[in-house]
Amino acid sequence: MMGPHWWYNRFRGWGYRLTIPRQAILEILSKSDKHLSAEEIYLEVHKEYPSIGLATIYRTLELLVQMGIVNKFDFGDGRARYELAEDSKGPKHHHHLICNVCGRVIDYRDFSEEEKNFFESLERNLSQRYNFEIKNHQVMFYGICDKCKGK
Amino acid sequence: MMGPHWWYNRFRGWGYRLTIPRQAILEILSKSDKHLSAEEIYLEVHKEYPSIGLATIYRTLELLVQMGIVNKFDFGDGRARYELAEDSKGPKHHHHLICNVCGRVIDYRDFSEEEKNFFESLERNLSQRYNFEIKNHQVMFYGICDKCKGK
DNA sequence: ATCGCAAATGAGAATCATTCTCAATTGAGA
DNA sequence: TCTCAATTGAGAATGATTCTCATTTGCGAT
Ligand SMILES: [Mn+2]
Ligand SMILES: [Mn+2]
Ligand SMILES: [Zn+2]
Ligand SMILES: [Zn+2]
Repeated sequence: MMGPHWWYNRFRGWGYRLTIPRQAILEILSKSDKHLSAEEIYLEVHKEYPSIGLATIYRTLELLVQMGIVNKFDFGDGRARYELAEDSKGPKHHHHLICNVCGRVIDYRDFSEEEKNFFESLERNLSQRYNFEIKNHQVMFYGICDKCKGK
Repeated sequence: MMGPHWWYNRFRGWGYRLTIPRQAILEILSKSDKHLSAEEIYLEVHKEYPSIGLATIYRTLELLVQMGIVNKFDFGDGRARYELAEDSKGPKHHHHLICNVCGRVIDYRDFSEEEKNFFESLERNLSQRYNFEIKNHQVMFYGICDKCKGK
């Protein structure tokens, strides 16, 4: 239900092993509230486990994305960024505002009830209309952030 | 208002030149209804203008994205994909359904009035809430397409 | 607790989309 | 037509991600 247990069962359910490197990576991801790149994760993991290689970071992230534990994003800075999709308290779903000028990424999760309901019903509608099973979605708004507006 | 005229004025407005390579690229983009990669555009352009190089394709696409004439997407296949943002008839805005299994990308632009209104009011709301000037947005739904559902 | 083996890993090489460099070309105002 | 900054082509350089393969490890079965 929480922490390691939860991960452990999830891995077993998929027939995967819960190894040290995988735990270390999940540990880092769950401690951070940022959008980490593979290399940033590698550097963090490396502090505790210097023997874990970058290739394992990439392989593990790919796995976690497949399992739906982690979300992968492209914010346009030339590298993929990763975020835990949920924590012990439940999903951390949110949308993004991305500044075209400075590249800043703002998370917003203060959804209105209306917004929440809208996306739910939209997903149901699309699933039917296109016979497409929707697992998740990403919403990004592009523009100019407050800091960059002042010229 | 349409075709070359429109592009020409747009370029002049930004202080850019409307050159042969730029026209050739816009020509290809406006003829296609697909999500083209830089290389695919290069190959098409190359048929008509063999002397135009790949670097110019990248440079031009970057410019067109800046100008808001072209939208850039990452559908997860390791290369950026480009689409004309608008044509002579107006904006071609739409959202995407992306299959996690086969990678297929489905455009949908048959928005309901409700959906259209929702995004408009959401953008106004977010602009105010975050003092963020929104220029455009991208919405992607991930899941399993009809073809891949039948196992 | 030990064994056997497929799954997972580390290190480094290989890929490959994208960006950079720089000399040559070109568009548009004067 | 003349001038010069903007643009381009070719190829090298970059850098994130993937691949290879020998070695290690988790875990079910003994
Ligand atoms: Mn986020
Ligand atoms: Mn599209
Ligand atoms: Zn900004
Ligand atoms: Zn599919």
